[in-house]
Amino acid sequence: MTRNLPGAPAPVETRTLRRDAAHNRERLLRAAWEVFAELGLEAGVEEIARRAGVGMGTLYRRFPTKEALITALNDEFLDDLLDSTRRLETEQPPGHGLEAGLWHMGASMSAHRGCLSRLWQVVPPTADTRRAELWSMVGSLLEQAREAGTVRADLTLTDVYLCVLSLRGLIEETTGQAPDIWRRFLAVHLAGFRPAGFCSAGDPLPHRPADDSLVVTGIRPRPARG
Amino acid sequence: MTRNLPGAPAPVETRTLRRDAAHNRERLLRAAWEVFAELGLEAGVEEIARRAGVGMGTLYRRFPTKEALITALNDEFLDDLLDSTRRLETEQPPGHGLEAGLWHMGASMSAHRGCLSRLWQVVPPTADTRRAELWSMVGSLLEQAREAGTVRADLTLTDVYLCVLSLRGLIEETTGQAPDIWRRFLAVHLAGFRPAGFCSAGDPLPHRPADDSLVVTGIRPRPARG
Amino acid sequence: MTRNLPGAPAPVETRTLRRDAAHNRERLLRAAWEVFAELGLEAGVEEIARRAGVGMGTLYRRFPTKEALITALNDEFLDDLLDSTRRLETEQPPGHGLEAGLWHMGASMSAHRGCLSRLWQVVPPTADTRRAELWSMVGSLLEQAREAGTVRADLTLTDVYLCVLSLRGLIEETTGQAPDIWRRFLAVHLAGFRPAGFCSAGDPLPHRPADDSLVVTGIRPRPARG
Amino acid sequence: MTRNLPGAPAPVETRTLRRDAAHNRERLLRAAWEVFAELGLEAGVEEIARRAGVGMGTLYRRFPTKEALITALNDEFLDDLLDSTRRLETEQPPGHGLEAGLWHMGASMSAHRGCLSRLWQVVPPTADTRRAELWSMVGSLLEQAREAGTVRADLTLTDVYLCVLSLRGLIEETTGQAPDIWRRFLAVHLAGFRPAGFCSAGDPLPHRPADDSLVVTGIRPRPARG
DNA sequence: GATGAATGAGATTTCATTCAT
DNA sequence: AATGAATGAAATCTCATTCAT
Repeated sequence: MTRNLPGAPAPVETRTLRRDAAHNRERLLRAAWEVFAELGLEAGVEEIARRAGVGMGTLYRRFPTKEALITALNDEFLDDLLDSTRRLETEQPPGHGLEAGLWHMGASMSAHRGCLSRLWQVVPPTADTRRAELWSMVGSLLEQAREAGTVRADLTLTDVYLCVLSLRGLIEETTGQAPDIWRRFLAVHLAGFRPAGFCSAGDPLPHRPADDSLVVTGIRPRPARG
Repeated sequence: MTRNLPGAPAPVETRTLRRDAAHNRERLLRAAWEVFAELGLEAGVEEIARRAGVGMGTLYRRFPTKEALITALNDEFLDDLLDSTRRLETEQPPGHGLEAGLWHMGASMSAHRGCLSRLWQVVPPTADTRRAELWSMVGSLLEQAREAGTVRADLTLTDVYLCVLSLRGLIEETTGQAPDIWRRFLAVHLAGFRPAGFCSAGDPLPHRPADDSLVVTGIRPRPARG
Repeated sequence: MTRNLPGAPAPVETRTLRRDAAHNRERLLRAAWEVFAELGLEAGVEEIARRAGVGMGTLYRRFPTKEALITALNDEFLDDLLDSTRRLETEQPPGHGLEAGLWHMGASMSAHRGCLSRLWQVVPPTADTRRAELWSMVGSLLEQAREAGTVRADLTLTDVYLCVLSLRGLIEETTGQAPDIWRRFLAVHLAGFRPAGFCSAGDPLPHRPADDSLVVTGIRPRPARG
Repeated sequence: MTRNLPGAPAPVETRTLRRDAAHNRERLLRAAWEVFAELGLEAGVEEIARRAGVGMGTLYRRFPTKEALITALNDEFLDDLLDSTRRLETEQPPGHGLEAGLWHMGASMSAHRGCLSRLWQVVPPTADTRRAELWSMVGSLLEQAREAGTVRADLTLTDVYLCVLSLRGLIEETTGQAPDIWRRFLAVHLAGFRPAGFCSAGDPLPHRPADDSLVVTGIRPRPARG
């Protein structure tokens, strides 16, 4: 209906409308991120709409379901992660990309606490594409690491996946109280990845916690609504 | 249920009543374990009462809150764990108690999937005692392991705690689809605990997964209620 | 759980509880009847709960869906109709039961305007039993009438059904403004049922309207909410 | 759609615009007819705009209210009916115009199932003119029939109106499953119109249904959206 | 003490209508 | 004049908790 003839400049109005919609979508996603990080996934969607400064109808025009909103958050996260991991792939010395990638994933997840519960879940085929690409990239990094001898020869992609999965849960639990403690965890786990004779295996683990107070304190539950 | 026939003497069955009460408590806990494992923590309390064969009032007489019920589940779990870990402490060759303890914790948590979300959280003082005792025991095991040289010298109790915490999340996510995959994860992580030259560090990791299908499949969300 | 031994008297408490619940159910049905009659089926269920003096939860405990409530109204209506029609069957002179039954149906429906939209629809098997029984009774009445020669020999049960169906719609439309006009309609239609030579076919039609103002006025729409 | 190039002279296309507008109005009415027939009057207006290929704003520019759209449908229907009935008036042998007119009304309504719920209701004065004219014509036909003795002498215009009104409801209910069953109903009702000794009163009723399955099957509810 | 019906605040979702572009 | 995104009130439905019996 508003199709452009070839060669004609893209219509400004259409883009403007879409820009508005995209703007609202952005605000909704940002608000959702905020709210979920503060109150957990049980937070009401109304609060999200309120903080985004839009009506409920707008929220539900963009995301037909609360689930859809959460999925969109995770999709966005996955998109970003995919982009940054792609860049990372080429920048690392051979054999060190895997570890760099895992540190990067940890940092990314840490910056998005509260929205990650659907992460790594089975999703409709379209989203699976990104997931598959990401893990295919990680697979390459693992292969390179194995060839370079920086990780054990019998380390599998599943091992890396389990590492990320446990990291996700750990971050969701601890970020509120000890935002960087996941680093210590990952350092230990990566040590488990390395072959016996690998030089750095005997190095002191980084990110040593100042004390063991977390063990005593435990993890405080996220505040629930109402 | 314990209605008296008219004219019968007043029941002298305080002990019996208490036994009944304890019985109901047991049934409620068992039902809660079942329901949470099947439907997740969002399951309605009515379903639990139904499966326990008691009314809602009884449930709320025993547990003033849904939270209290969940806490009771975790307390019970903690009690069991404390008992079994105490026994374990004395049965292991010196320096190997820590790993044995972690394998044991993993198995215990795996057997209680669905109820563990409040585990290791800050709880009222009474429960804290057990928690403190447990981690004090684990602290001893860690000390022994350090002394025996079976773990790195710079390994802290926090590291062990993080290991257990991540294990808990991993088990909650994966037990439905891959009930034993946590073992592989723990094997890797324990490798990270060991010092560089420790004999078994170069051994092949146990619990190798048959393939990497989990990476592709991902974790399916727990089914929600109707 | 409160099962009685055979021969034991029925427990009073259970009945009392049930009486309460039944009481509320009654009030809900009465309120629903009122509200639907006043505002139409689009009325909100909250108003029904309010008028019944119960909370929303109670309404939804009794009727899991608004649809279920409407169905219950129609079921109740059908039950009553079945009972009264059964009585009627034996009280009429042979050959006149069909007409009496139709006048009775008209009056019943007229007394329940606003709730009848699901009437005569396909419903779950349990309710179908009543429906089937009713129409089987009507079938007998039709047969008797045919035998007595009070209706045309080629009149089918479908014809009677269509009469009732159209009557339902007519009543829903007109009861508000002209509560008895359906009688005139039915008188005409029953004249159409009769054989050519039947004595009363030439009698003047009863229920003659005073004027034709309804044709000019038309049917006013039922007031909508909000 | 009709955007002007910058600098181009102001468009001299008032007629064109009006033609466009009329075109859109047509498409909206056609789409509304379709959608209401499929989904009932509760269908969302968005679906109508979508099928008409126009935006919501256009729909609301043409019809300030959903009600107005429905009224427009009924007006259009009334216009058509008025035209065709005018033609019919002159073509029938004297005394038979009334029945012919009713058959024609039935067929017209049957062809417009889904849009007829506001039909014959009180409407703004403009439409009332048509309504009044139509019923005045029907009044003449009734008068002629009475004079010709093809209907009872005591038959009123209200009787005809009730016939049409009940026919409307019947058609709305049954057209989906038994598109022509209304004919049987009308045949019976017209028999009720006729005087006792009128020749055709003893003829077998036409449109006899093959069986009484509709009584057992009942009327299935129209599928709801979403 | 046990029961399970009642509660009602709050969650998600829909949709006729408005309005910025 | 056309578009379709935004609106927000209101609808249906849920569920942890209370309370009459």
